[in-house]
Amino acid sequence: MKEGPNIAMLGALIGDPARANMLSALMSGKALTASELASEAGVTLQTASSHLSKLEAAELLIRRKQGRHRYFSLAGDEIGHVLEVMMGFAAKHGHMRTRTGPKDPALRKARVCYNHLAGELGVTMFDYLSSQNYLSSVGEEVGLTPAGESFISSIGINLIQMQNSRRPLCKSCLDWSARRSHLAGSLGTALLSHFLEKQWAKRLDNSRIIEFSKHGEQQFRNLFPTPPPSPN
Amino acid sequence: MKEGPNIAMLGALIGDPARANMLSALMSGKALTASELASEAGVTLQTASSHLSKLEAAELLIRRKQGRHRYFSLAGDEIGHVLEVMMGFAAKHGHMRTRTGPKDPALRKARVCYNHLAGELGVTMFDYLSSQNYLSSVGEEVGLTPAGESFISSIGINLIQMQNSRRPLCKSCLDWSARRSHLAGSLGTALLSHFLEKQWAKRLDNSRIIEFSKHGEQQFRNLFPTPPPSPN
DNA sequence: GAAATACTTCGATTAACATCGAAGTATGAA
DNA sequence: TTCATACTTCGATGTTAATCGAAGTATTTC
Repeated sequence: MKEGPNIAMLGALIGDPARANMLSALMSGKALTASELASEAGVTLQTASSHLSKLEAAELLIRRKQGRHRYFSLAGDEIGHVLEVMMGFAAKHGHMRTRTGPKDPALRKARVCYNHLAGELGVTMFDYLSSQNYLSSVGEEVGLTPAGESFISSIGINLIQMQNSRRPLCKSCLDWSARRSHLAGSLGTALLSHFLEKQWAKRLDNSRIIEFSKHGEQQFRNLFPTPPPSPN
Repeated sequence: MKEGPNIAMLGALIGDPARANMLSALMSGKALTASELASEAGVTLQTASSHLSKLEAAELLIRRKQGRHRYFSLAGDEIGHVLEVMMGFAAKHGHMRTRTGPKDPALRKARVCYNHLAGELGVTMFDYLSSQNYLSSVGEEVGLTPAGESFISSIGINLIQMQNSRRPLCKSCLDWSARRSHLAGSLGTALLSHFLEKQWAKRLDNSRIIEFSKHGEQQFRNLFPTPPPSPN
């Protein structure tokens, strides 16, 4: 009946605990092997393989072959976004005993949303860039203004090679903790990589938390001050 | 293992075809009875009842008793948002043969997103309001500026009673067709009701499509012109 | 070439749950 | 009171699919 809401299939795919664990693990942005995902999900390799095939068939995941390993990663930002929204809902909503762990405040502060920075610090950065008119986020798809381009370049990020990529440079991504935007797209990814390279922050293992060092956070807040000074 | 991603339960809840159909039907924003939802999903009343209990227990739905009827509706904007994002993904993604019907362009143009206006026209409205500085959408949660308040009042919408409600007045909601924002919250709801009351548009049955009449669309575009004139 | 690693495919088992008939409750109508 | 409508609860059935052991393929190491 009706031209079926395939939302059901999508839900069913995400709805299995093993698959949900795998997808969550991949939200870190890293590519993981089948074995790693199996242990992450707490199932045997055979079972994992079966799940991964389904996820790949549905184009939620992509599989890269490298030597005798298969590396899996999310098929794109869109699924990352779907998962982020669902996680946000499930978490916010006491829902089904989400038993918010001790690490939760850290998660709200800074986390990886697929492959870019989300959480309070992500929002802070986005706000600052907007307030300085580095982003043309008014209605239209988010873009970098000329002033924004030189700002980004001054940080030491190479824009030129990114602009040649097929991936959109900037995208906004709605945060669940507060209903505010943070920066996704290839620029968002590049900025996160930049912070990690500069050792301002590091990824906690098996978690989406980004832990800023004391020094790193200071540098970060220095670069993206809040409250922002009036632009001039 | 791990403090379980309850995203799995959420996915499983949405992942059953019958439940997905019911939830989709409720995206129209209307409250529906158990019988209506049963026929919508193509199952018997008993089966529907079982599903509805589960959805209520998970707090995705609320149940209102009225005479011998039970009216069900989505428990809030958040689930609406989750569903919208998932539908967007499933649809955009050729995914599992979503066989985009002939009505699809209409859906992209104007549809109801739980209870407010989404699609191209929704984005147009949001853009116009932003460009006129009626919305203070910079970073912070979206709010109405004083100029915005008088604009809304001039349309003939009573703001005062809305401001007393516990529901947020304005919220932005990310659109899936284009990655752009449209207006949710109680103001978003009120605006949609306003258009329907004025007969500028009507809801198509069993669909999320909002069909604007020729006259109605003209009025709408008159009120929210695009491209927007420079604000002065 | 042999053995180990990394993974996939096959097949059988099992558990979960969607489904509906039948019977029960509550509300409204005659 | 009686009947009808709207729905819920219970119980039985059947289907689906998650799981893992066993065996197979591919790749690297020795």
